[in-house]
Amino acid sequence: MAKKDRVHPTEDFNHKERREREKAAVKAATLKASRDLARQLGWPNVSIRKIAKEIQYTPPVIYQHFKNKEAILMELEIQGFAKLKRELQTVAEKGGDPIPKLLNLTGAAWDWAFKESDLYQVMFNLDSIHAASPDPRSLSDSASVVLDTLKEIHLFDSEVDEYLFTWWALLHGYISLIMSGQVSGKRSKMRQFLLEAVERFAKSI
Amino acid sequence: MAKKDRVHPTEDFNHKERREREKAAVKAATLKASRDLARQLGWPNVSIRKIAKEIQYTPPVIYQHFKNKEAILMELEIQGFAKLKRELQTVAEKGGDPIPKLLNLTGAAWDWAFKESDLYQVMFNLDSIHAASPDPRSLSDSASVVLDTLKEIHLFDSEVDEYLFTWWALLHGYISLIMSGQVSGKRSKMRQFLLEAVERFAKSI
DNA sequence: TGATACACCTAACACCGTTAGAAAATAACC
DNA sequence: GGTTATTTTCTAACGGTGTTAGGTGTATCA
Repeated sequence: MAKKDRVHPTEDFNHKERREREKAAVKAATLKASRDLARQLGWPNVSIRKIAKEIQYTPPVIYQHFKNKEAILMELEIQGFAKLKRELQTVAEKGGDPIPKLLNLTGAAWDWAFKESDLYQVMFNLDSIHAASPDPRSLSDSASVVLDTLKEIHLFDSEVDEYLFTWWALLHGYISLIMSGQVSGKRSKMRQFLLEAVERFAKSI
Repeated sequence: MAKKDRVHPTEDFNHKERREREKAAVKAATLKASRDLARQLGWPNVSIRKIAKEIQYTPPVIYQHFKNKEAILMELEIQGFAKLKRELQTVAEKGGDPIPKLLNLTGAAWDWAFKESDLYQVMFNLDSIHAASPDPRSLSDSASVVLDTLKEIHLFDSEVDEYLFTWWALLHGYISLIMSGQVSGKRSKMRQFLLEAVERFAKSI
C-alpha cells in the first residue's frame, strides 16, 4: 500500500511506468507499420494481420491498443491534420503580403500532400477504406492560417468561410483528381495551374 | 453450316439469340443489383456474394459475365460518365450566353452528382473500393460541352485545358469534401458557394 | 436416341476483421 | 525463494470476403 502511494519513484523500479512506455511503443509501432505498408502496398492492401506480422506480434495484440482497424486510421488522420497544420503555420510565419502568402500556403499544402500521400489519402478517404467520417473541425482547424490570410485580403467575416471553402475545394479537387489517376498531365504543370487558379481567385475577391 | 449462315432468322427459333439475350439480362441484372446494394448499404458493403443472392444466382455465375469485381465497377463507371455527359449536353443545348451557361452546367453537374451519388462515388473512387484507375479520357470526354463553353469565354486554346481542369477541381472539390463528411454546412448553401466561385472564376478569365 | 455443349452449382482456397479462451510470462506477496 | 495473482500474448475459431476448379444436370444438335 505505502509503496503504491510513493510520489517519487526515482531510486526503485517503477514497473507501471516501464509498462506504459512499452505499451506506447507498441502503439507507435502499429501506426508506423501501417504507414509503411500503405506506402508500399497501398491502403486497400493493408490488413491487421500484415501490420501484426510487421511489428512481430499476433493480430489480437493490436486490439489491446486500438478498438478496431478504423481506430488506427482515425489516429493517423488526426496526426495528418496536425502535421499539415504545422506545415502551413511554418509558411504563414514568414509573413509577407496576403496574396503571395496565400500562394505559398497553397504550394506548401500541395507539396505536403504528395510528400505524405499516405496520410493525405487517409485524411480525405482517397484510396478507399474508412467507414466513419472524420470530425469536420479537423479540416477547418488545420487551415486556420489560411483563414487568417483570407481575412487579410477581405474583411467581411460572413464571406470568409465561403472563400476558405472554395480554397479547399480548389486545392483538394486538384490533388484528388490527380491522385486518383483521373487526369494524366504532368504534376508540376498541374501545380502551376492550381497556383494560377488560386491567384485569380484571390484577386477576384 | 447452312443454318448458321442464315441471315433472316425470323420464322424459326434462333436459340443463340435467345441465349445472348438471356446472357445480357444477367449482366444487366448484376449491374442493377450492384447499384441497388450500394445505395442501400454503401459501396464498401457490396460483395459478389450479396450481388449473386440479389439476382438469385450463385457467385460463380457472375464471373461468366465479368472478369472480376473490379470489372463491374469499371462498367458502372463508364455508364456514369456517359450519363453525366448526356446530362450536361442537355443543358448545353439550351444555349444562352457562355457565363450563365457555365453556371447552368455547374449546377446540373452538382445536382446529378447527388442524385446518382452511387455512380459518382464509383466514378471518382469516393467511397472506397477500386484498385485500378479509370481512363483519363472519360473525364474530359464527359465534360466536352464545358470545354466548348469555356472556349466561348476565352479563345486561347492553350489555356482552355487549364480552365477546364480548374472547373473540374472546383466542382469535384466541393462535392467530395461534402460527400466524405469533411464539411458540415447545408448542401444548398454549398451549392450556392460553388456557383459563386465558378462565376468569379469565369469572369476572371 | 446418343453425343456434345453449355449453364449452373457445390466445395474449396486463401485471405480478411474480430473475439473467446488457453497458455505463458511477469509481478506481488508471504 | 516459492506461491499466488495479474497481465500479456498466443492459438483457434467464427463469419465474412474474392475467386477458381471440378462435377452435375439440362438443352441443343446430329
